[in-house]
Amino acid sequence: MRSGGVSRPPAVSEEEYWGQPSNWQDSEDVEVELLDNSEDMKQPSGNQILLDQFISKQNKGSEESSSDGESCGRGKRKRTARRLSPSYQPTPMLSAQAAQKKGKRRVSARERNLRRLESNERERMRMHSLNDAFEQLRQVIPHVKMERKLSKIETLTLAKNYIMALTNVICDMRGEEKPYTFVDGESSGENNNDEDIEVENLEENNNSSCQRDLETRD
DNA sequence: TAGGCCATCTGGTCCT
DNA sequence: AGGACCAGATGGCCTA
Repeated sequence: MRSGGVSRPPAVSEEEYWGQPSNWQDSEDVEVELLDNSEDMKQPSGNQILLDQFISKQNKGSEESSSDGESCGRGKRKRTARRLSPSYQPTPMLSAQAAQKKGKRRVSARERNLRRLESNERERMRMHSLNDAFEQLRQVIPHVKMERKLSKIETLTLAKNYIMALTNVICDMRGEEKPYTFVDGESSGENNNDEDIEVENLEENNNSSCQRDLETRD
């Protein structure tokens, strides 16, 4: 049960995303009141209401141009209301920042939309670079050949093991005591769930693979 | 069909 | 002030 197929959905254009032409609210400036969240923390239900109000406000525009507000094809996701978990608690702002941001400020809806899209783009690029780094890490980790590529958690776990194995080798060469031990069925952590067990199995294969790799490089 | 993995969006916070 | 970073939410794809 692994390796979910992932294709990067194309970035959604402003018009597609908001279900309106990009200048749909050009003439309407929205007065945004920046709230001190520390007050809201005392009333989580009130926060939920604020959020719902914001979401429904945002959705108004797209609902008019589309009867189906829920699902859609991959890569063209429409904005849907986010359901918050019961445990959701907004993070309180630091008092200094809250004080600084307190008060009203006029921000055009167009400007907000634009900033959000730009922010999304930056976040996308950031995640892509992070994934590139993961890919580079995968390429330098010796592991049992598999049809599927290593998942992120596997990559990190195996990288950690590889570092530990290398450290052991270095210490061994110096005649020092090996700082790490690899015990069968138990890999340096308190892993208990199924996912971790699967990673452990991978690790077991990988540990011997690491050792062989290190020995041949000597 | 359930569960795992992932990309993306989003809003809050931190940092420069 | 604006960008980077982070974590939660959501939904799509894939496999057992």
